[in-house]
Amino acid sequence: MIKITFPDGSVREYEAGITAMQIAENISPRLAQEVLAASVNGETWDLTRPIDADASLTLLKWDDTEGKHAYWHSSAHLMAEALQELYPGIKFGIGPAIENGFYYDVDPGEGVSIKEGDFPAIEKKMMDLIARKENIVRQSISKADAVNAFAKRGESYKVELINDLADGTITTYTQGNFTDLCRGPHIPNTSYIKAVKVLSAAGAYWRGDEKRPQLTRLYGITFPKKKLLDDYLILLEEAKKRDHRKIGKELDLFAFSQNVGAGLPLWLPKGTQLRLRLEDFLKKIQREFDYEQVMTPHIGNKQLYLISGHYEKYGKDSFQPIHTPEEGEEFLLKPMNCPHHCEIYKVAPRSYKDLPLRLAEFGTVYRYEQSGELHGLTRVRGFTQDDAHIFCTPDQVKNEFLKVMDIIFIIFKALDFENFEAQISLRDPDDKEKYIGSDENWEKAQRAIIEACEEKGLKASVELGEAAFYGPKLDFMVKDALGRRWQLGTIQVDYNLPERFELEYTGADNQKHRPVMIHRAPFGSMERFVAVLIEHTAGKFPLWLSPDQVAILPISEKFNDYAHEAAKTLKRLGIRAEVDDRNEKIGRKIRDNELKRIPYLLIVGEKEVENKEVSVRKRGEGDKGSIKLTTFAEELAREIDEAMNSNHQKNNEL
RNA sequence: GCCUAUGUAGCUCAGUGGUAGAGCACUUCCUUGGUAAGGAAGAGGUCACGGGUUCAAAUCCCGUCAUCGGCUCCA
Repeated sequence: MIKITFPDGSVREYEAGITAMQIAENISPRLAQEVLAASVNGETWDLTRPIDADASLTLLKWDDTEGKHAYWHSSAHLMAEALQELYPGIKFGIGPAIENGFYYDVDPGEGVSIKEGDFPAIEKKMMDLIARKENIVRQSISKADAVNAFAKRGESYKVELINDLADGTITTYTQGNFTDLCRGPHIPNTSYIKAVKVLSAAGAYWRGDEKRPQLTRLYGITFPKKKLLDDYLILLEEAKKRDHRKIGKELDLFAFSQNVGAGLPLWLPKGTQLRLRLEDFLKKIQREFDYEQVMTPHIGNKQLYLISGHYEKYGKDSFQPIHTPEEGEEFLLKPMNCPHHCEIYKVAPRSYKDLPLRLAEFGTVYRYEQSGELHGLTRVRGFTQDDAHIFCTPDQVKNEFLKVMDIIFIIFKALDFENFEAQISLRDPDDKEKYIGSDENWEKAQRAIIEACEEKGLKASVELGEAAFYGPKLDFMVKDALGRRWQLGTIQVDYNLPERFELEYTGADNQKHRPVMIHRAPFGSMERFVAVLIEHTAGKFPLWLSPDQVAILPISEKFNDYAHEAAKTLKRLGIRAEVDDRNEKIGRKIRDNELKRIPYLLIVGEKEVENKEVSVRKRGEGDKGSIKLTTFAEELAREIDEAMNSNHQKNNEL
């Protein structure tokens, strides 16, 4: 007999060799129906794998991330099984579960391609296979046998994977005629899968290496209920409506022109208002944190970038040097602001009493990103960083770090921007040669970052080997409407540039010392930040376009809630606002064509301020029946100030 | 840069070799307390760009550019 401990602490005894599935059946038939995988001593297992010793057990269902992952991982195998039947000779790469669904990298063979038009056939085949109710069977296999078996099938990618694995750890999973190299875990039977959708096809390099062959990556998702799939597809559609590119166009915030060039955004009047509003907000905060604003040119002599080392990094892959009538004279569009700021530091001899010196600039930089990388405002070739460089002594690094974090928190809070992730990037301890700077300074800086996060109660993931060669960093990541992660704020410690520019300060000991430099950009870039801000606030947060214009952004099924909320806000300001009742008739399901006709809830213009009456419109230019809402914008400014102040107080308490 | 897809009116899109279209938006006029309204007329397109095939190309072929979804890269 073995003892099984459940999450609630209760312990039951079972025969050795019992499976998690049998335990679930023993508890209740309904549980047995819902359970997908099991966590045994913290490791995710197949339900059908025998448990031979005492263990703690958690039964994983759809609502558990691990349960979903097993489900989707099996779904990836199911898709592979379908592909194997539809495309004889197809070779498989890897096929993992991901945050939303799964993908499989495949090589369909010379001259064969799998396209969007082929998806319905794949989906149908998957459904046919599901109907066979095949068990998914785990098997341990020796390395030699595995290599043999997969080589015989011509699965060159799998053979390569196997060769990287240790003998004795190799398992395969089989359902029907399909056997895959796989660590698992999997659900017991393909019949658990009820609804399937192949979402998209894309090229993906084998093992992420652009020098290796490109496979076809097929993305898909599956659900245990048809309704869940429908809901998910609706969710995707809704998310697309919040796309900043769509909203930017609809609200005339920004535009692109082929004549100006790809990836070079044009900020339209309303978009500029929004951006300036954000810049002013940050400038105000920075004044309070003793930053000094500076301005530097958009170009710099090539020599500057030879010193900084950026020419080596960006030189031939970016915008090429600008030549002048003077022979041999070359200038570069600046790919970053740091070298200019280093030159500002060098303008005068510095004392330890001058530090920390905080130089801030909304600096526009230009980088020639690969054409396929451009993406709305989130990835462009000319963008403005809300940049600043803090020059300080090694001992001041931690405190400065804390202060920068304060600024980032103030901003995120003021903008109702709470679902961010933080990542600490440290150097690879096994490969210290790669990095510049003394061991002592690295240790000090890395410790400073970690401690700063702890002090602020910030949960951050720690990534070894992700640091820049010149120093460790802390990045803030936010997801867009479709769940793609974008890096926004960043704080980076740098030992390299002070070295290269031979920056110095005179210490209390009357000796020359090298300062440490901290790069930081709370927004990251104005372009990316505005993009993500739009997607986050669409439909729930008023976006101030100008002092006298407010738009509440595109509406989803929550149309009514937003409308009523807007009305409430207006009422609070002493303005009568009414929500058009016909919205109620539209109800929860607004059809696509109806949504197209409701780009946004209301825009208020300048007239009829006096009678302070507004009817909340679904659309319109606001030349009749609209009001001036200066007070509304002021209210927002006040809210931001309040957020700042309350945060300030908290910091002072610390 | 690579793989897939797309590019037609201000917007959303139809149009598979034979006279460039629809809805919304726009302009003028009319009607109307059934109002995210109805009617009449109008304006608006080198069908992304450049070659080619053809009697004839938005449509077929090649190239370029841009955009979408990914990969690599990155704020």
